Amino acid sequence: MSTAPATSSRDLPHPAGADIRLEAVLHALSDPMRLQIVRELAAAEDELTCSQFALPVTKSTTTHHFRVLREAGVIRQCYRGTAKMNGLRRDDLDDLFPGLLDALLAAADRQAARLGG
Amino acid sequence: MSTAPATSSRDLPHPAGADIRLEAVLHALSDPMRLQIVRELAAAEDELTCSQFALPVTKSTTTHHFRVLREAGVIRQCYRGTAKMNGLRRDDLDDLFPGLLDALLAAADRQAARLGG
DNA sequence: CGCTTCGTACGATAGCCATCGTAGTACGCC
DNA sequence: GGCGTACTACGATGGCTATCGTACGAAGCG
Repeated sequence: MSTAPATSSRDLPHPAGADIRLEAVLHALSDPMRLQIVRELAAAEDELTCSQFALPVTKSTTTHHFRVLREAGVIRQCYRGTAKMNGLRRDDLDDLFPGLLDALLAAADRQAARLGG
Repeated sequence: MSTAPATSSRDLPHPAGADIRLEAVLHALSDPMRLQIVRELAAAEDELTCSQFALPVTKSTTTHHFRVLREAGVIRQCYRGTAKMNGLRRDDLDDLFPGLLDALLAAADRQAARLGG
């Protein structure tokens, strides 16, 4: 009876592209944990489940960080079975702020190379 | 007797270029008030005194925001008489994170154009 | 149906932070 | 020296937030 798609029934609130605020994006990325998540997502070129990230925090905290990223408009989330898939909102971000995401990722890579070896 | 330069005697602590952290920069810019300060500084192409900014907060709070920006390595401050001059650390930031500052400023301009006019 | 896996919700806690007001310091000028 | 200007320091306060633990819900699998 329902018209729900086959992938899932639970749906998650995302801000519309026009509602994404630069300050919120910057705040989301100003946390080391979340910056790391975004870097891994960008490197993956594909969607990843929450549990594929080996973060040094509990699952509760991980959920919190993913929600902050989603509500800031940085990532898109959807359920697929028991797993929750995460993907960068590259298209929306590039549309709103051309070049910003690439510059941020490049800066993060550069800093990681400089500090991490 | 002293070897102090003519401009001032009070000196302010700035992080060295190598100590500037991306997360701190993003955190500094994630506050609307501070983002506004940086935008005005970038537009000015010159140093500005603290009192040239018409921010809707008290002077105490203004001082606080300028300090956060300075300690994050975003701006450089020095005294000139009673005035405190503020300038973007464009060279250091471009050296550490090429293209990042321009992308951030462009994103802020774009959002201002989209929302404010 | 039970079991497991994955993730959420909720409450608690501790720390940070934006803001203010007041009192004070440094400098230039008369 | 005395005055005004520009900014600071300090304490207070209310709000946000990163973190945790425990209890719960949803989907798949036997």
